Amino acid sequence: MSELEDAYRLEYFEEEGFTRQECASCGVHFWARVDRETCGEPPCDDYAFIGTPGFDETYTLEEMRETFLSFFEDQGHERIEPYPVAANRWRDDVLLTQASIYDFQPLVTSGETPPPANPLTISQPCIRMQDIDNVGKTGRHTMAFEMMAHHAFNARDDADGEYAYEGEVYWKDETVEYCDRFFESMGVDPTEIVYIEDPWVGGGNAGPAFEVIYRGLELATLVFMSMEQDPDGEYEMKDGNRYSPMDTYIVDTGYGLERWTWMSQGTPTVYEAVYPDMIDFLTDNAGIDHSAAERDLIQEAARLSGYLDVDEIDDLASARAAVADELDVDAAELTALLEPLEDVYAIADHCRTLAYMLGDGIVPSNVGTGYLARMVLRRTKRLVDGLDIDAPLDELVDMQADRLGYTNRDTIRDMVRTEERKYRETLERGRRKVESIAEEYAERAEPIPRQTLIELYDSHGIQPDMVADIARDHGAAVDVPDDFYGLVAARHGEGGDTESADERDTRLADLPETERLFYDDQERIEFEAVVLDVFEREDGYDVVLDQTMFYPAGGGQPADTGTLSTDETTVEVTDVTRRDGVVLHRTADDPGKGEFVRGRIDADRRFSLMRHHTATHIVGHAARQVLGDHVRQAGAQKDTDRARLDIRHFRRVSREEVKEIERVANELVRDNVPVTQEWPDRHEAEAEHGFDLYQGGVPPGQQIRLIHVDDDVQACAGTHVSRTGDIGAIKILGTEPIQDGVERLVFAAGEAAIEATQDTEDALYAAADTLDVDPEDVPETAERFFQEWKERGKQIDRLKEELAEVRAAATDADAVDVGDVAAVIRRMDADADELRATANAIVDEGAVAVLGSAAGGSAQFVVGVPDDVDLNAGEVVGQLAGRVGGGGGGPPDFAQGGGPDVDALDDALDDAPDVLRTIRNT
RNA sequence: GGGCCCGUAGCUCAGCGGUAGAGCACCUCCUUUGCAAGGAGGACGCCCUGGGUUCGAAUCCCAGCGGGUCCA
Repeated sequence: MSELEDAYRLEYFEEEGFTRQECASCGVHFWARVDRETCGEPPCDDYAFIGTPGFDETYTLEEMRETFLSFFEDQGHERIEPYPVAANRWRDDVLLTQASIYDFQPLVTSGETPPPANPLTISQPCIRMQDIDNVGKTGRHTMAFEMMAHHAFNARDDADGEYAYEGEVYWKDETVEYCDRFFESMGVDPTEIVYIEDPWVGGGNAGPAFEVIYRGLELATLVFMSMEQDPDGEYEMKDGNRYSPMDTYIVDTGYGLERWTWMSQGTPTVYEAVYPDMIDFLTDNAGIDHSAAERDLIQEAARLSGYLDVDEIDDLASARAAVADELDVDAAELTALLEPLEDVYAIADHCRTLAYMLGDGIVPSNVGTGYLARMVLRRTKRLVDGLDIDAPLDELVDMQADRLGYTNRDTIRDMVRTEERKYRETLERGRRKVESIAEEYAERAEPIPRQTLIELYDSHGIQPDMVADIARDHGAAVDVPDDFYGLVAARHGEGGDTESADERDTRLADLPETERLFYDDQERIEFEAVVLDVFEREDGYDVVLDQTMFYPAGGGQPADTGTLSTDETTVEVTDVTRRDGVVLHRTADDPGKGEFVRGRIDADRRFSLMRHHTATHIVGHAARQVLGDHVRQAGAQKDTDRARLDIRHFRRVSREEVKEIERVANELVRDNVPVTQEWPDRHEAEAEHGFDLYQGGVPPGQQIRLIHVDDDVQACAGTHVSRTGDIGAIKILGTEPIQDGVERLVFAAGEAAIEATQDTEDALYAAADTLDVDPEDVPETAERFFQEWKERGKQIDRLKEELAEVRAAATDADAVDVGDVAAVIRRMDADADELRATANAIVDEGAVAVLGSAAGGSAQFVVGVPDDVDLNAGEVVGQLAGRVGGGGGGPPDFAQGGGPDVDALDDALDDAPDVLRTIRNT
C-alpha cells in the first residue's frame, strides 16, 4: 500500500501549501493546509456543524443538486441525465446502482464504448442495501441517496489497444482543485478541508483516492481509477489482490448530495435536512412530541452520533451508553427518546428507496432486485407498525414518489398494496404455525429447538423474535442463538464458483469479423461467399466465411440452417454461432478452405423465426399497454412453432388480460405497420428512448441496432419481418408463472398460430365426440357428468353397505366355531371396499370375519375381530397372506393383506380355521 | 438461478403404509334469545395431476402443476 504514497504527492498540494500529516488518533495520512492533531473524521473528531451550518447559505436537496451540476457545467462538464437504480438493466454483474461510476461500467471504463460526454457531471440516484442497519441510527447513513459526481475518461497515449476515447482530459491535480473551488463557492474556509489518503478497490479495479472531510463529515470521495486486477501486478491493495496499471485512467468522484444539503442546514440528522415534510408527517402521525429540553438533548446526542456505525462497533447498546455517559444522562432514557425518532428516519429513507426501486420498474419478487425491494418493503412495514402509524404504506411511498417526480405512481401504489397483502398473509400463516408448535412444546415443557427455529425462518420467513413473542404467550421457551443468521447461511452451504476456461483459438482471433448480410436484406435466402477457414471439431467442422446470410443463435433466436454448395459438393449447415464477431457454420463435411460457395438458408424455418421474433416485440408492446409500463422482458425464446416471452409483472395475468393483449397485438398485425431498423449512436439512442431499449440485454459497441415496431423500440440483433402484416396472426397459447414477479406468455405466430388453434379445437371436438354433444355444450355437459359421476360413487358406496349387511345376515350358514366364538370364513370375489364393508357387518353380528378375494388380479384378505374377542387380526392376515406369497397387517381388530398367488387363495381359506385356533391358543 | 417448506371438507389444519379426521363455517331440531352462546343430529372429499414401489399409497419414490419462503 505504501507503494502508492507517491501517487498522493500532487503539484497542486505543493502550490497550495498542503502538508502530509498523520492522524495522532487513528494513524491515517492526510493532507491539509494547516497543521492538525487528528484527521477530522469521527471517531477522531466530532461533528462540528450540528446547529451551526457549515456553508454561507442553506440549500434544499433540489437547490444543492442544481448548484453542483451547474458549477461543473460552468467548468466545462456536460450534464448527463441519471440512470435507473436497477443497474442490472445495463450490466449483469450487479443488481443496484451503488455509485455514479456504475453507469459507465464495464463498457466505458474498459474503453470499449465512449462515454456519453467527456468530461461529464451527473447526480445519480443510488441504493446501498449494506447500509440498511445504519439508517436512522447514525444520523448520516441513508440507503437511498444521490451521488453527485464529475467524471473524466482518459486513455494513455502509449496504450497499445484501440480505445473509444483518447488522450487526457484531466487527472488528479485538477480534480482536487475542482473540489477546493466548489467548497469555496459554498463559502468554506479552505484551511478547514482535509484530504485523507484512502486507496480505493472495487469491481476488479483500484487506484489512489481521497476522502474529503469538512467539519467532521465526509463530503466527497475522489477516486483515481487507474489499475486493474492482475495476479502479476506490482501493487498489492487492501483486498489482498495484486493490481497493475491499465491503459485507461478515470476520474471517479462522489459528492453525497444529502450530506452537502445537511451541512448547509446543520440539522441534527441528515434526514431532517433532506425530507423535512415527511419527517414532520411521520412524527405527528406517530404522536411524537418533544419538550424543549428533550430537543436540546437530541441535538447534543446527534453531535456524537458519528460514533455509531454498526459496522464498526461491536455492540450498539454499549456505544449508546458511552454517548449517554458523555451527555450525563441515563442510557435507557436516551434510548427511549431516540429510538422512535430513529425509526421515523428509517421509514422516510426506506420509502424513498422503495419509490426509486418501484418507480424505476423493479417488480417485487423472490429473486434479484425484486427480492431486495420485497425485503425493504417488509422491513418498512414492520417499522411503520411498530410506531403505530396509521397511514397506509402505499401513501408513504407515494409521498416520496411524488417528490421524486415519478409518473407511474398508481402502479407503484398498486405494487405496494399487493406486497403488503402478501406479507400480511405470510405473517398470519406464520403466526398459526408458530402457535401450534409453541403449544406442542409448552405441553411437553420443552424449549422450541434451534432446528425448528431455523426452519421456520428459512422455509416460512418467520423472524426468530416473532417466534419468541408468540411462544412466550403460550408458555414455551425459545433459545435464539446469537449467530442465528450464520446458522441459516450454513444451511445453504457454499456456492462454488464455476470457472469457464475459455480457451481462445488463436487462428480464430486472426480472422476478420464476418460481414452479416442478413441485416441488409432480411428476406434474402441465397448468397455467395468465400471460405476463409475451416476448423475441425469433434462432431464436424466450423466453417468461416467472409460474409454470410446465416443468422447465428443469439437474443433468443435460434440459428438458421441450410446448405453451402461448391461446384462439386453441398454440405448441410446444422448450427451457426458467433464468436468475437466471427460467424461459425457447423457442417458435417469440409467444403474446402479457399473455395467459393453458394449459401442457401432454409427459408421456411427462417421466416417462421422472423415472424415469431417480431411477434415477440409486438406481444411485449401489447402487454405493456394492457398491464402497465413496468412490464419488461425477463427473457425470451423463439422457435418455429411457438415463442415465449417472460415479463415482469406483480400479479398473475388474468384470462381477460390475455385476451386483451392478444387483441391489441393482432390489431397491430392488421395495421400492417412497417418494421424498421437503424444503427444510431448508443448514447443518442439511450437519451431518446431510455434504458427500456435493452429488453434483451445490452449490446457492446458505439453503434447499436434498433428495431422499431409502431411505438416500440428495442435494441435487437435478430431478424424481423418487414411489415407487421407479414406475421398473419398471433395466438397466445397460455401463461405460466416462472417465479414470483415473472409471468411467461407462450404464443404462436403465423401458420403456427393457426395450427395451435386447430390443435386446441381438435381437443375440444374429441371431447365433444366422446360426450356425444356439440362442442359448445361440452363445458355444461362435462360439469353435469362430473356431478353425476360423484353422485353415482356415493350411491355405489351406499349399495355396498347394504349388500354387506345382507351378506352378513347369512352368517350362520357358513359360520365355523373357533373355540368359543364363531368365525365366518368366506371367499367372495369383490374389491377391497366391499370386503371391508362385509367384514364390518359380520363383526357387528358378533362373529370373526375372514374374507378372501381374487378380484383385481391378486389374492386379498380382510380380517375383522369383534371388540370382546381376544384375537389379533393382524397376525391372522399375516399368516394367510404368507400363503399367497405376500404380506399384510393392520390394527388388532381389523387387518388387511394379500399376495400375488391367486391359485393358493382357496387353500389358504381352507386353512383359516386352523390358523385362527392356533393364534387364539398362543 | 439454487436450497428448503407446503398442496386433505367452504376456511384453518391433523393424519404420514392398513376402514379419510378435528375445529370453525353450513343445514335441521331443541334450549336460549347478552357480543366468538349451549346441546342433539346432518350434509359436505378425484386426499393437486401423472407415473413408480407395494398384497395395499392421502401417506414412500420420481416427474409435473400450483402456492410459500430463504439465499446469491
